[in-house]
Amino acid sequence: MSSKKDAKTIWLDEGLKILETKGPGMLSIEGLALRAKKTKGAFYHHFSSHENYIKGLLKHYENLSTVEIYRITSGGKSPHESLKLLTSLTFQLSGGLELAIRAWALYNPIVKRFQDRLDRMRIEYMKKLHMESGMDEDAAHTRAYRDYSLYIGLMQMRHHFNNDEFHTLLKNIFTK
Amino acid sequence: MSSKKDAKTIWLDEGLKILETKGPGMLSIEGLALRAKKTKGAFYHHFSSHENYIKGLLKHYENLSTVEIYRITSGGKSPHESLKLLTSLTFQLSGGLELAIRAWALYNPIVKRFQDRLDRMRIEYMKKLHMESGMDEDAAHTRAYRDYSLYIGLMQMRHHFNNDEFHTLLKNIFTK
DNA sequence: TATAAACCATACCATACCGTATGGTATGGA
DNA sequence: TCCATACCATACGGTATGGTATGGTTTATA
Repeated sequence: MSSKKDAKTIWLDEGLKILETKGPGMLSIEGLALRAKKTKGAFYHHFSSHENYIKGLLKHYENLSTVEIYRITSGGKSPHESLKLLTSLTFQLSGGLELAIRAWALYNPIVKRFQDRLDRMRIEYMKKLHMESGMDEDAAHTRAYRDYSLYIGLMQMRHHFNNDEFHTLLKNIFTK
Repeated sequence: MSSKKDAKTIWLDEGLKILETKGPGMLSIEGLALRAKKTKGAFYHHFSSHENYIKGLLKHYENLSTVEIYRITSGGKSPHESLKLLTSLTFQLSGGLELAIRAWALYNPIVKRFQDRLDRMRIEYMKKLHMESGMDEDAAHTRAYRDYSLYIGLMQMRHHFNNDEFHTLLKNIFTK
């Protein structure tokens, strides 16, 4: 397992950066090439088309983003501990990529399917944890959707606050 | 006050339709012209540039979307009644345009400023209503951000449910 | 060191787009 | 009737982009 990125990974990492900072509309092949300090010829060596690249990019993001989940699920934590850790970790992320992909998904069917699958996976996971810590299914369902929706929504208001204010708000919302 | 739309309004209405269904990336002048069954020449008669058109489009949306708010504020309702009506009305909207503009705002500074102003206006309004019905400022602040974030987040999960399921979920979340 | 595979650059084409220039039509007032 | 104004169509230049064709360079390995 080499620590050096292979050429293909460079294209994908660069894509995620652009996606977060400039948006999906800026994922042009020539733009990517410019930032990767390569050319279109190199791009088409690794990807058969732009669409193919997009699919690879989503897969790449999924791989990276689910690492967090697995880090939480693994280890013999109690459901309650897992939930606390999950919430804590989640709100530490900037959420930039998350928002970017969500925006992208609105108009791109491939991304939409991907995003939807991810949402459902996460919500199911939260629901499962709540049920394992004693909730009945209905309550767990409600709670999972509530918390996840709150996360999505609050992330979009994140810039209204500095760090302290935001964490105070989170505390006030969730401890009631 | 004629009921017939003037030529300029046609361009703006068409733009909102495209924004909701195809996304901001599809707001090209020639694409608009195609759907409006007009040509670029006509477009440039009404708008000096693409950017100018975008600003007009946002203004147009603001005019349309705030009609709802004014309909609520007007009339001698109690704060509590206003809040209930607000929540009820809000969740009846499809939210498509709302999501579209939010996605757009991520990467367009003009749209971002617009969206941010709208968010703050709405949150302030909710906060005011809560305070008028007896909450202290901190609680009203927390509550306004919580409810608004929930609205934003839930709208993005809306398609997980049919109408009945969704309203049951809303009821379970908000009545606790 | 020879060779294959991996990697990359350049030139080229078609398409979609923004913006401009120019001229046409329809209508209402002086 | 004359003319200003609003409205619209067509043709064009310039640019950004996706994609193809072709050939060159680097690297691993037998």
